[in-house]
Amino acid sequence: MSPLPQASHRVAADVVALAPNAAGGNLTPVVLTVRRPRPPFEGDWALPGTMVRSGEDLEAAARRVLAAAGLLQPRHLEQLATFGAPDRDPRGRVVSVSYLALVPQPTPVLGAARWCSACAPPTLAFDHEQILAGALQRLRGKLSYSNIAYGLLPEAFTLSDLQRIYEAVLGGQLDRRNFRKKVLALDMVTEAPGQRRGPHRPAQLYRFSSRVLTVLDDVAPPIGAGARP
Amino acid sequence: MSPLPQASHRVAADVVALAPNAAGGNLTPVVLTVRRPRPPFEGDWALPGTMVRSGEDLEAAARRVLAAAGLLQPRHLEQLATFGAPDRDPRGRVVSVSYLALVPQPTPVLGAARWCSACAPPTLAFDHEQILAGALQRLRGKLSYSNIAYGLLPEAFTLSDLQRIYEAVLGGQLDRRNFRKKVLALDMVTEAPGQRRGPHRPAQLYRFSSRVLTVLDDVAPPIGAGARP
DNA sequence: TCAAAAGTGTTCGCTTTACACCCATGC
DNA sequence: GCATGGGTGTAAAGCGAACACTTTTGA
Repeated sequence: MSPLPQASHRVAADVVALAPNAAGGNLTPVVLTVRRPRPPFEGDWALPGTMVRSGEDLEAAARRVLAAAGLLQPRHLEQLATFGAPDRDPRGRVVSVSYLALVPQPTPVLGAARWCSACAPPTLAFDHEQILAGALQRLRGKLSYSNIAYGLLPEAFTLSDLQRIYEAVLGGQLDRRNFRKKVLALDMVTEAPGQRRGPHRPAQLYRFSSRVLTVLDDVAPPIGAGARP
Repeated sequence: MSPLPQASHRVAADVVALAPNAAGGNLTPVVLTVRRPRPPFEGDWALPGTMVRSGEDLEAAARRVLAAAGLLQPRHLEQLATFGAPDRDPRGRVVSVSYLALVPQPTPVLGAARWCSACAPPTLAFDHEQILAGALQRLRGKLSYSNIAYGLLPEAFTLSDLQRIYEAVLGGQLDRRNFRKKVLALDMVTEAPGQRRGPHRPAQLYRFSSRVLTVLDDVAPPIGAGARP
């Protein structure tokens, strides 16, 4: 085992934590940001992040970032992309591995962290606006062909809750009857015991049929559909 | 600008370079591998890779890896995932950023590099089998909803060439008439001047309508289709 | 003349889409 | 009783899937 002579780099984990925000009538996605206490970009907003420690797994570093902001146990966490432009951090070379975290509510957070609009965010430090844009694009894509919405909902929810998530993230209105038919036909969700009551007819509760990320087959037939061995 | 006190890590760029291989009648995908000249895994096959130099962009490092193997100018290069398990390299911490490169032919390569079957590869060093599997999965996915096949074809090609790429990567047979209808309807390809001749009726040449990665809209209606602002 | 691949249209079934009314509850 | 959101079916259009024969060339 020879040592490795090559250059070494600092490696950061930056997290795009998203939640649906119910305030203000209609649902909008919000992202967790922190105000930078020090230069560079002192006073600006940035995605929460940290340097990866020696011997620490990348995903573990991302979880540590979330825990520091008060978010234990995100419902979903996946790696996004890695950003390594040599000049992306004015202090010197930092390679940033970005993660997407989903939680069902913008729960109160610790320290300098705040939730702010993910679609119209403030100016963010470094290349964090690019990272956020990539996260939203990934989420929109996966909503279309997977059950990733489980990350943005509590254990039990109504079909209208689910539809509002889709509408908030995709940006648009969906037909209620067609939406219900589709998610039920896909077996994405299953009836759960209980209803939610309110000043209206009670709504049936559902849960996700699978609690882990699942690519829904038969979502739609793409170019190579029908390929058979 | 304060210095950053945190741990530093070696960062590697590993490349999954894929090409279609026409030898043996039917087309199969092949991947570029190198035999490791030194421990660890001495004598084993591995994906070509290198340590990222100080001040070097991640993608530039990937291109340098390709150039060292004799592949200048891949037709497509994109980042895959980043692997950072603390024990993935027995020599110590190495964070690996993996890339997918596509070229239209398994051209002769330099040094210890060889093309070998991507679907039934030899045992690979480190976690490179996992990286290769991820690359193939990414490629299969993107074939379905993008024009990424341009990376595996020369400038001009016949529709049968294109279909053979799809069949080789997806693993299965496609109906010729339906396939032609689809790719033409999607405007993925455009007629090019000239035909290819052979011991059969001449075949019209085509080129890709766009030479950069393009997500084809209207490929298929997924869950959130019909979302309108 | 033969082999080999290119080129071409139609039918059937399913999925998607568009669309409007009644229901159950809390206040 | 009224406001609020929940729940449901049908008809039309578009898309995907299946399928067979003729054409052109080189040898």
